[in-house]
Amino acid sequence: MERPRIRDYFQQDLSQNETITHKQRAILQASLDLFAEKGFDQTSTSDIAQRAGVAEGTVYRRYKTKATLRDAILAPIAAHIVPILASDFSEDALRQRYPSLQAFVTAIFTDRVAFAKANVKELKVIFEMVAFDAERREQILSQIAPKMVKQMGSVINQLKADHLIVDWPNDLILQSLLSQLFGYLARLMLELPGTEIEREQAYLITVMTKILTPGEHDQITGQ
Amino acid sequence: MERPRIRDYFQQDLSQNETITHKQRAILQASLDLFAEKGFDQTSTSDIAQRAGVAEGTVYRRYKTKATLRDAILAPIAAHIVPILASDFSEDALRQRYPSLQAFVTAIFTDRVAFAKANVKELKVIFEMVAFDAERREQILSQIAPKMVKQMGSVINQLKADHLIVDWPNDLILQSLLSQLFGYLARLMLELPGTEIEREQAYLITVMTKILTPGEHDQITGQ
DNA sequence: TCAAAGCGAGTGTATACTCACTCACTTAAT
DNA sequence: ATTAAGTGAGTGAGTATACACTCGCTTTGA
Repeated sequence: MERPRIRDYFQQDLSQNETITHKQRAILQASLDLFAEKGFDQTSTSDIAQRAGVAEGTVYRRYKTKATLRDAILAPIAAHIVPILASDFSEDALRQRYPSLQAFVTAIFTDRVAFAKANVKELKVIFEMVAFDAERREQILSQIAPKMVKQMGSVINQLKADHLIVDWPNDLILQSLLSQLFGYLARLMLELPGTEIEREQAYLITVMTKILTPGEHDQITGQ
Repeated sequence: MERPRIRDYFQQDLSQNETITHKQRAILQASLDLFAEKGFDQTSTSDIAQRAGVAEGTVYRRYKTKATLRDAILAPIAAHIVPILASDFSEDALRQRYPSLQAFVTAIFTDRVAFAKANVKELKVIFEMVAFDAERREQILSQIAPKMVKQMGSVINQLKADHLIVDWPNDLILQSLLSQLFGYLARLMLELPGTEIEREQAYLITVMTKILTPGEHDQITGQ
């Protein structure tokens, strides 16, 4: 099932209030492309104007500052990321138990991987922004993390009760899941060579299922 | 077999390079700190001078350009990263088989995690540099990747022959290992909250050992 | 006393942002 | 139907500023 691209939201979202012109659309697209290619700081507003086939003044007609322009690009993601993160963990979904571990892992990854794949550029821009802005990072985290921990936590506890998942502390389970996702994101964003991206999803699910399947040697071997 | 710590390399390196003045050391330190905090582009040379308690001209006495300064910071890492990546996979190490999977995983992670922990700031600077410079990224990758694939490959094949490791294609095994490392790096660099960093190493080893232990349900579940 | 290290005011340039203006188009009055 | 008035997206030369880098001078230390 196809998840809509954030870019497709551009028209809908922005035109709800005001009609967006062809040129303004071009500006958004050029900005996204350039920010993802060269980074925010390395992209000048005249670069953007040139790539969009527009005068520099036109960029500033709608967007007061360069940062505003970036925010405008990321707004659709911000608006849609919470439901996506929370999907499969709505009250409805929680009420029906997962019949197997693999069903759980599949449910977790399928949409999120599709989302990431469809929005690599946006993710790259977000990552750059957040990497060197501790305040914004914490702000974002404080909105998303507790929600995630709580919702995932209850699902994991359910699976534990059914003896379908390894008996590790929830935070370790979450860390494993997120690490795997991060590794995947890094490969996407950096265009690292490796397995064809199409097999990725199957790989992720296989590996995660294996990690989380309960077994005999599951003590954490620390020192 | 004892391996020298990365930290020791550093001390040697910075002090063995020609006599470096106290102020020049301060400049390097301030640059590293600021680049890691705010990013390269967002750090001005006057920021650096100020943080180092030095006039701006002093920065340029030794370093011709701002980029040169960054290179000077990364030089020690560049000089030592290859041996570190390749360690445990020298001819000597290859000749003695790993007695168990956990020995292998431990060998892989121990020093690398220590290295990452000791050089978070440098890694952050490298990551920023490489994230938006595809050319440099490929250049670096083309130096390291084949070496890694070859050396790890032969170790993995050995483990496979001894039935000590899951029978997955080597690239998937490598991807799992690297994903786990990347997730760890991300947590370090972004200072994400979570388990105390001290338990990390034990966690990584536990999880990776579990992933790679051969078992019954090891087919890759495609779609 | 000399060379190296340090200094900081000064310079050129890149670039984020402004503003007075154009022009295609719509509305409205005759 | 014709013309006048109004509108606002689009323009690009222009401005202010920040910043990388320079250079002639001063301080330090051997």
